[in-house]
Amino acid sequence: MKWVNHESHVEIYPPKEFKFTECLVFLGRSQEEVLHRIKDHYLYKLLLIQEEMILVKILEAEGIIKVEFPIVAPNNSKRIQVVNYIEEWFDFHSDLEGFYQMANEDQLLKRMAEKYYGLRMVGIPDLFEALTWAIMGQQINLPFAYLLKKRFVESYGNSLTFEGETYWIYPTYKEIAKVRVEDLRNLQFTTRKAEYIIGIAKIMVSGEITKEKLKHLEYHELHNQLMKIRGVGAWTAAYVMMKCFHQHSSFPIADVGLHNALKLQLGLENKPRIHEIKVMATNWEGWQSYATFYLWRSLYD
DNA sequence: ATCCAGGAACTGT
DNA sequence: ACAGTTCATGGA
Repeated sequence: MKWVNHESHVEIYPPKEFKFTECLVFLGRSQEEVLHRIKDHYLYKLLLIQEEMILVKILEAEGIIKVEFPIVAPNNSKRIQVVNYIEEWFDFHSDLEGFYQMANEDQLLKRMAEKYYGLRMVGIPDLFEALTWAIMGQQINLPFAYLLKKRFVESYGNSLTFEGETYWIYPTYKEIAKVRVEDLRNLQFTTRKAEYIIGIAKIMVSGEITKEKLKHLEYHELHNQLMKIRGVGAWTAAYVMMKCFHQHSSFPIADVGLHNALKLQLGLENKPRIHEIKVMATNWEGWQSYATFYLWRSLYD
């Protein structure tokens, strides 16, 4: 991926089929989001790079992504990691030509592919965050899931305040490995969720699970390895594979949001059944995650 | 009150 | 393998 280093900022040349504003719509879907802030088409996020907190301000100007550093401009080795994070966050390494070709031939996806053209899978590069955020969202309504995340982040994450706004970094597994189930219970996590999350923190501290080890695995093997983790079922594994590992074939087919989007898009009386979704999705082969993501996006219109 | 939320583990067959 | 049950809380 091409990017240019300037004294005060960095420029990233995004791939084809990318619209920053479309991604901002998705990022702005919850008012309770604490891990980034959108203000006047600027996207702010606090990153932890080599033990240093770096606030980045991201904007698009003439098709180029500019990354500014409002507080302190980091050195070059840190800038490389900032760029890597942003490229992964917006799935810059994927070629979406195949997806749009497929979607153009698909009755259901055609309209959304045109409407949200340029939307890329907004990912969660950090594996601990991807896994535990998915677990927080299991079997509860989304607003409450965001509330849990907010409490979790504000209790155990690091923060920095700049010009009156506070920016947060997701808690590290190192920190959460020391937390007790009872502590998370006080934040209104269920006992199960507290156990799952702390359990994952511990196996990440031990090095048993790392993104490095998992990212080279092939689709099915990755799915199997994720499913071995307590608290991670088929839905969570699929969610993490699409949001953290950029697996385009990943398909959380049992997802309630997906069902609601399909019901709405197709004008159905009831939510579709799994076997019906399988039929609809036969053409999506290889791009199920993007199909799902665009359907999720359709819920925020 | 009753049902449903971006499910998963556990239990019994 | 598969279905039914339990977990727990907020919102409609």
